[in-house]
Amino acid sequence: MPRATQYVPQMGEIIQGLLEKGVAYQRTATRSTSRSRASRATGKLSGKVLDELEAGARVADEARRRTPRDFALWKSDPHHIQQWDAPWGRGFPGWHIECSAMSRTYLGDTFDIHTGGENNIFPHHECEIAQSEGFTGKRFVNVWLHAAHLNLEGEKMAKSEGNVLYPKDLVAEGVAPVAIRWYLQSVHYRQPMNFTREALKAASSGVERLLNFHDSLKHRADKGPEGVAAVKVVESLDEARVRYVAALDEDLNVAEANAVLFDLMRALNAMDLTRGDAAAVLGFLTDVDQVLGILPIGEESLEAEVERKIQEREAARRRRDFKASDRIRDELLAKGIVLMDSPDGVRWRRK
RNA sequence: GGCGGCAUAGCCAAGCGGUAAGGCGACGGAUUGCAAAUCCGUUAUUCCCCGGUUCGAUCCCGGGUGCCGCCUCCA
Repeated sequence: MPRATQYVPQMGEIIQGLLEKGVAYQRTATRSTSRSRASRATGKLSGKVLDELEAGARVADEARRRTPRDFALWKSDPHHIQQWDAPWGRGFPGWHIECSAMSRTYLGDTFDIHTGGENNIFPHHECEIAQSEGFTGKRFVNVWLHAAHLNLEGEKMAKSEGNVLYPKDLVAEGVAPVAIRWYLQSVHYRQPMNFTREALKAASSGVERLLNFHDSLKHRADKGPEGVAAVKVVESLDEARVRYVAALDEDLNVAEANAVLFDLMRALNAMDLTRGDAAAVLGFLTDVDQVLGILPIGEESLEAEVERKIQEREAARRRRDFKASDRIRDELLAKGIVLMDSPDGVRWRRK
């Protein structure tokens, strides 16, 4: 994680370059203040009409800049905690310059994707464009992904109003982290998301199904009927892959991509998969999980005692002593272990 | 006041001119020793409202209403 304060020299390089190009200027007229400003390139993202912006009343220090659209690259305020020496006076970096400096350091003059909250479109991101493009003469960013905000139960999520919720609190309540992840990614990034318990619960059920599907595939790949991957299955996977990628290519249409997964799951669940089929599907899911990151990492294991109980129950079932087998099942359920009988033998998972 | 975004079933959510994906929930079936899991079926005739364009609009245009963001020194 780069820290802004460690890139002051790189910021200085940009500021110097902008001054030399005449894109920025220094102000020394107002008291001891010395400022450099670059004119904003703008309206590029926000679509704001600059002349109208000038009419806006909230420009307090108009005297210091030539036009309201200008912004400070370097500021001077003896009372500020952070101070650096610079050719244009002792002071500290302006608002936006650190982003240009840091991104340039690591990603170069031009990079592909810049994300951020929609509240940063103006002025922050437009200032970044102005600085970076003014300095390099090249296109700064190819694609901007501006995420809409998160609301909580219909209210704006705001610390100042106490309307906040932290993932760690949800986890403490017993919500599975993967459910939170799935829920958050299920809404398109440009769509404002209203976080509700009800929707979280729904998302939780959905991802649970997906995880259960994955689990059953592993079981199948191991203990299911012998056989190689059927053409029908392979074709389904190929089709799903194409649709999945196409959905994400379309401005990250995650909802569409998720629908592909559910469609596929339903189709495959209706088939009697062999070990080869299951292995092929698992391969597909592993690929998809590079996007989702929801599949469990590593194998889960059972305590020896639970393992023994399961064997015990199997024995009871074989002699059709359902009373005993059900008792063991309930016992394990109370411990959070769910047992599922299948033609390939019993399967378990943690609740 | 200005600029931008959004408004789809009980809930969440795709769709971008050809007559409404998917998920959750609910209800009814199938399967199961009983469950769990799974499958099948049902669940939107004003897609916020009013006009317009079009053979045809949830999708385009105009006008409303509501919600969100921004309109500068916090990045």
